[in-house]
Amino acid sequence: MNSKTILVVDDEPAIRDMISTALDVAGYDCLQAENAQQAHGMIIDEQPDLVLLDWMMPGTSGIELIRRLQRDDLTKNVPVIMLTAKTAEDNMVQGLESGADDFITKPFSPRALIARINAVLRRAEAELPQEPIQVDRLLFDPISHRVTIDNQPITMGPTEFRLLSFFLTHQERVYSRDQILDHVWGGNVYMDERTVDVHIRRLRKAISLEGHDRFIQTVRGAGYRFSTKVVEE
Amino acid sequence: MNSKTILVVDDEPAIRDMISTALDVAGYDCLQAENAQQAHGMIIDEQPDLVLLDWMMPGTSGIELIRRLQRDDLTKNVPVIMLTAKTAEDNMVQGLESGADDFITKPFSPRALIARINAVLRRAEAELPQEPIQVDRLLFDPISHRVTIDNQPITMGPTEFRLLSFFLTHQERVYSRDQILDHVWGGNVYMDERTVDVHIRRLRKAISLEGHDRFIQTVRGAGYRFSTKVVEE
DNA sequence: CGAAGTTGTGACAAAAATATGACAATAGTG
DNA sequence: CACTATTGTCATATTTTTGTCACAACTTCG
Repeated sequence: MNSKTILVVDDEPAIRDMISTALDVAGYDCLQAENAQQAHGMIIDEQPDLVLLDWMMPGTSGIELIRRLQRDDLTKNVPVIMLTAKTAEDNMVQGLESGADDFITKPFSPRALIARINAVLRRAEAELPQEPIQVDRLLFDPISHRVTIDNQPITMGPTEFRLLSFFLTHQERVYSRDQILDHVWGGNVYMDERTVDVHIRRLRKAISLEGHDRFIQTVRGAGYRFSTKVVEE
Repeated sequence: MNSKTILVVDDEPAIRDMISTALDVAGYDCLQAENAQQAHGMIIDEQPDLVLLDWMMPGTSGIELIRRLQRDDLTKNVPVIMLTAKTAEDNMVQGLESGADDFITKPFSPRALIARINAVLRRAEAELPQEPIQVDRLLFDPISHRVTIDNQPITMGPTEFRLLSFFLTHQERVYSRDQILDHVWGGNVYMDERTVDVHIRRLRKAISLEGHDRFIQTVRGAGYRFSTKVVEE
């Protein structure tokens, strides 16, 4: 597995080193930049898979950099995690609105940091599968963006489509509503967990011909699971 | 609310006292050990919820103790926070790799320490084993959140699931109803001990195909034990 | 054996979790 | 801009889980 490259942008060398070490342990490659200017160049040159960005920096602030990244086509899809010392909510909101994929408040543990990074990268990867997926009589075709059962086309909303896509690529495993929100809704969401229930319901309805949907199973107290293994009543 | 117990391992009494005071203020119970040897014994006897471990100690070093804890089934799940005076990179790497859940560099403020402890405990609480566990014909898979016997899926409530998870990760040892309440119900519960009996009953019923459950043994006057060793009548 | 203490068992009502349908706000579309 | 599809939230039904109790079964010990 070729390792991901992560760019750390912070003006304090000590913090950069600390993070660098943690990333190293976790098997990530690490680049460093000490200001937004430098960072911008490195993102274009090196195309890192993720940017860790300190919120408070002298000169151009973190949020400013994010805005610039958003405008720039070359860098539009780089996920960004903000590091921030403040916990004030408006900062979070600002940060998230401006396009950061996640944020983590200092001080943080290396573990927590790595966990966030993993989560965000996983999210970024959760793109559509490249190949059609067939389970039972259900055919999911990401190319034509279509779902059929026995060649009968199924209609569903975009959210249900992403949800199904997620489930198909993550079968046999339980995900909490939180995790599902993370993966399917794209991370920086403040949303009621119960929304997931409703969309599960809609998806179930959509992909269940003749009554039953055997695929999406409810795991009480834990979440949902997509499974092709038949559960007998 | 019954409080968590934390074991402080450091060779300097002054530091132990300082930490002890901080823990006290924060509402944690505190145990102390001055070397790795002593610590190991206390972990087994007292089952602390977390270990604060000084990196540099005369004799067996902190990292050595962590390694030992990892190997030992009885202590495998105790979270560890390393205290270290050094910020040198290799220390951190070693510490993290060896299985410490976090580390904090001296000198630290009591407040920072407590914050870390809270974070790690919160993390530890939610955690299930990551690997499937098989005993005999019983398979416990935390990933799919499934329990099967001979590939036959077993249904049980969330509490039974947690209870089974606890037993599987703490086999061959007797736990009182109190301790079981603590571990499975999540600590600060005020509940009738006899409730445990009922859930034991439910779990037994669930995981016993064809009559017998040989796993969960009653130890009269003491509690229950999960054991794979067959006890003949 | 009988008394006193522990543990097993089934029942049950309260509580918690999930399913479902409806609706207003929003985003897309032509 | 009007029109439709989609979405998130809520209120309400339905289902499952859970803690407790009453009583049965069992142990221990005199």
